[in-house]
Amino acid sequence: MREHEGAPLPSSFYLRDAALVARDLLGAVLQHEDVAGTLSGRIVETEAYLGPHDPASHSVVGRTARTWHMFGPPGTAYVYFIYGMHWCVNAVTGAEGVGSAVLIRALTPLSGLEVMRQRRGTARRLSSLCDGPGKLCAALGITRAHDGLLLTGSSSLTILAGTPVPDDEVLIGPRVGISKAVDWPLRFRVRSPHASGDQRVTR
DNA sequence: ACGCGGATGGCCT
DNA sequence: GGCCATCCGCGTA
Repeated sequence: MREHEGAPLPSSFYLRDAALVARDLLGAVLQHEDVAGTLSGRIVETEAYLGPHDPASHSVVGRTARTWHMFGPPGTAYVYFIYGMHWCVNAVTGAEGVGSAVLIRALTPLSGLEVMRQRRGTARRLSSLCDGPGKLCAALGITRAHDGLLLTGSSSLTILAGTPVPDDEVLIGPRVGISKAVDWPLRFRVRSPHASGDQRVTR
């Protein structure tokens, strides 16, 4: 069941403003070639982090060991550890050295549902497998091992072109979970994911 | 349906 | 020492 897979999105896709990339990543497919099999999902929620001038961005602190790959070339995976328990994955945008990225916040599961369910615990609804940045990394097995990999097709973690989402299906609002620049409208989500059973992307 | 707080660890002041 | 780009379970309604 990989009917939505296309070619990997190229570096040029990411070499743009983070807000544009965040908008256009809706509908694309995040795919991990895991030892347990191919795990993938359609991106239905993203947030843009613009760079050191964005008070909510990790890149405000400059290029430290943690934020190192956020300053990498466009199309790099920036994976960080948060709250002592969770991993979150970003796609780096803009030119190398800029420090902007798009956080992937939710997926509609496409492939590898059994493995995802095992990793996310028993008796969970399909819609709760990947509806959060920490949840989707747990489901797809994304960890520090993926920090700095290229998402453009040369590694086990790739973003593939998918079904484009028309403007009237895109909701834009403030980012969540932050304490600075709380009203900047940089969160993008799909109003109605066409994969069945996935209401409630409201997070 | 909500709101709240505990878990848990790396990193910066 | 305190702050996190979070998640889950438990409380009250």
